[in-house]
Amino acid sequence: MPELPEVETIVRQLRPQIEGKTISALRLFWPRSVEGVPKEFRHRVRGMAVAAVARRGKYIGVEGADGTFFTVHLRMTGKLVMELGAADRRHLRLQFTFTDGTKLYFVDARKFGRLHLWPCRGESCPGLGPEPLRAETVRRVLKHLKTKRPVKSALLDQTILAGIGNIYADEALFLAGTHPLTPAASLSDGQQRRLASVIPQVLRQAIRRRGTTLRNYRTVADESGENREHLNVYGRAGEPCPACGTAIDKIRINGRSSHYCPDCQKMRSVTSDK
DNA sequence: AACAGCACCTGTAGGC
DNA sequence: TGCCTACAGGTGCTGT
Repeated sequence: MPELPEVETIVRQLRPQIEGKTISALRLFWPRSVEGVPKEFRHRVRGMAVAAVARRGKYIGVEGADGTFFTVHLRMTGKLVMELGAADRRHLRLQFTFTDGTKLYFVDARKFGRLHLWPCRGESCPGLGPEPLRAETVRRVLKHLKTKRPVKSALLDQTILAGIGNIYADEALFLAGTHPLTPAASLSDGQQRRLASVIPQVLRQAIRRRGTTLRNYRTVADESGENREHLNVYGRAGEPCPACGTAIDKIRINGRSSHYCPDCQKMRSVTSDK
């Protein structure tokens, strides 16, 4: 569910809530929410003094004063909340208790989310591409793409850029005027530039609105994000394009739905766009 | 290399 | 009301 802006929102809220606190106990209600051996996870995390909370791609990283490090990936429906609502009780998978008596709950209806003893921090995070929050970074990555796969698939590939998911990929491609099926390596200079400038904008704008809530996503304070009403194409199949009025189309690319305006996002050849 | 298909899971919306 | 199907913000695996 959550993409970079949602995870960033969660991290920003989580930080003041748990930094400086010490984990005194944890209860695991769905063992498979923990990657690896749950016993080892419990052993390492109990007693941990939380020194820092950070984000890398769609991962939340929690670092202890002694260097212990674990990540949380929320996948589709995971959330972290400080208060457990009545409706969330049945989806409670893991509960942290701090020495001051406060609690942090990991709630996950679909059970896809994972916690992992994994030192994924900063640039040293195996398997993840760079953060897409700066136009020059994105531009550099796009420039070196040699693959013919659809640009939409490339944007969703976390080893290329870390943090972009289905919503923001569609939104960025719309704003760049690029058809999602355009082969990644055939983007013209102009298209690369537009996409590179638009991706950080879309993500930062969403962060300012505390993310996009379609259904399950909630912040640590259990609020909805406010970005949904600002989406141009995602989830708007059949509705008029905000720019030209043409009906938004929805197709499937690599098993994921892709929303785009057939008029504003035409496939064009490299030569015609120079 | 890159795709499809499936697995992991549950909830919800829509058709009948 | 209930049954059935399709689909959902993600990722990882297998087979082709």
